[in-house]
Amino acid sequence: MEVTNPLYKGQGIHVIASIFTVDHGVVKVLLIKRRNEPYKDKWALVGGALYNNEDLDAGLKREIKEKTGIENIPLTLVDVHGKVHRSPVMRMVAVSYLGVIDINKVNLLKDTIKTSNATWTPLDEVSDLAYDHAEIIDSTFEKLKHMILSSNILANLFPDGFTMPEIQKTYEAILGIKFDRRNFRRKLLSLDLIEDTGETQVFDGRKPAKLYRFKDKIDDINVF
Amino acid sequence: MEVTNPLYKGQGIHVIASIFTVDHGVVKVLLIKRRNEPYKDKWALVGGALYNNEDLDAGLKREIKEKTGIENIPLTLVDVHGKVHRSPVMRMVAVSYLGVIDINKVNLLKDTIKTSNATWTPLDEVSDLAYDHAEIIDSTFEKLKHMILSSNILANLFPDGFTMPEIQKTYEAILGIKFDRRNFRRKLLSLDLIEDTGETQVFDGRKPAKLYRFKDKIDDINVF
DNA sequence: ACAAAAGTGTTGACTTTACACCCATGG
DNA sequence: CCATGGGTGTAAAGTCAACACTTTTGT
Repeated sequence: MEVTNPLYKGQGIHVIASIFTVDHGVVKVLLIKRRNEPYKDKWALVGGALYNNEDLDAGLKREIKEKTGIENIPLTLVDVHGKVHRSPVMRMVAVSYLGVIDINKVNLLKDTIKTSNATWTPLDEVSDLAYDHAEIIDSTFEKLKHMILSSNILANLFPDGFTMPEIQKTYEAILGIKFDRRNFRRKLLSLDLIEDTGETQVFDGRKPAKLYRFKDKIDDINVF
Repeated sequence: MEVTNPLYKGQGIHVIASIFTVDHGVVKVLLIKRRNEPYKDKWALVGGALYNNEDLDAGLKREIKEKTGIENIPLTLVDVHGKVHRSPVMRMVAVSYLGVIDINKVNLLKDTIKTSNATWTPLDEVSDLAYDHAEIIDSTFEKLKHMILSSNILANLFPDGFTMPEIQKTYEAILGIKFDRRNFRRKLLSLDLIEDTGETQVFDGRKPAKLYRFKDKIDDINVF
């Protein structure tokens, strides 16, 4: 079969990743600077056009690796952005994903053929992005806020485990709320997302704190 | 600018709607029978290929109207399905949506140029669908289960309001759980999704029951 | 008056919140 | 041996689940 209707021609798919980290209590998102048109010299999220012979997640991983050097990062589907004129070149529908990574465990490629200056940018300093990437970051960050309460998405931010005071700072940074130290511990444990490693580690104080890790599998809980 | 790389050619977007109803305590999904290749004579979800000059929601509404006659139905983005060979014709990425409608408030077109037999099919009788539509129904129905607890998505199932016993049956059908009548009422009211209309209506018993409706806007609630 | 189903109230069990208190360590 | 921050305990307030009771209607 062949497709002839011109209304079906000239369409493509963008795969786009909002990759977040929390660095000393500040939420940051990974941006790159574009070297080419369209939006030359603008900041943008990591991503690009999908090849017609690769799956969505394969294309996304290829783009992330090409433009930042990052590999092996779990990604979650978040949203789709498809306004007719969101790309000036041709009709592109963007599929957006969410990822989280430990800023210290990754060596960013500073420059590639198509991009330069891969940079962790604090969320409140993000401005003037290419395409509709500002919108995409917004919806992805909202998704992150929800997901940290019901999934192990932060596991990749703490590949070697974490202490309670440490993870509390992270939750506070992402949600923008302060918690009571003692009740936070109980709440997080009750969510059934983490487990005790049996080890301890010094974080901020002098007394070594228990080391926890996120569980591999998280079960859904029922609201009713 | 022109796109020349063959890896970017021959791609398209499907927009697909899983439209649910609850009919006498049975959850049903709207299926149509395909008249043309590919998947001729197979049952399928409502949807089709997006034109390159229309927004996603416009294309979806056009497809729904063309193939079923249904108009003015709110739709929520659910998922994206993009395996390379999910369509035998060309590379198609499917964007899937969720909708709910009152079976009594709609006149289905039984036959169109491309389809025939638009039919409400009970969920447990669905089998042997075109494309990856079985998978799409699964993920969409899961989304529905979650959404009825935190949104007004069922509003369209009860355009004229509903009584407590009536909506309880609906929740029980969708979630597959029975509830205590008295606690269900309190729970649903506490979710802050519905409001009293001041009217009453006879449902099953003799005593007229209070008539409620879903609120127009629902605010997010915080888990912490 | 009675049956049937809607609507309200109550009690005990469990959770959550807001704290006080104890513990381990480095200086 | 004390300052600092981690870890545990507890009482009051709030929420939830199970069930009894009251109200409204048609026959």
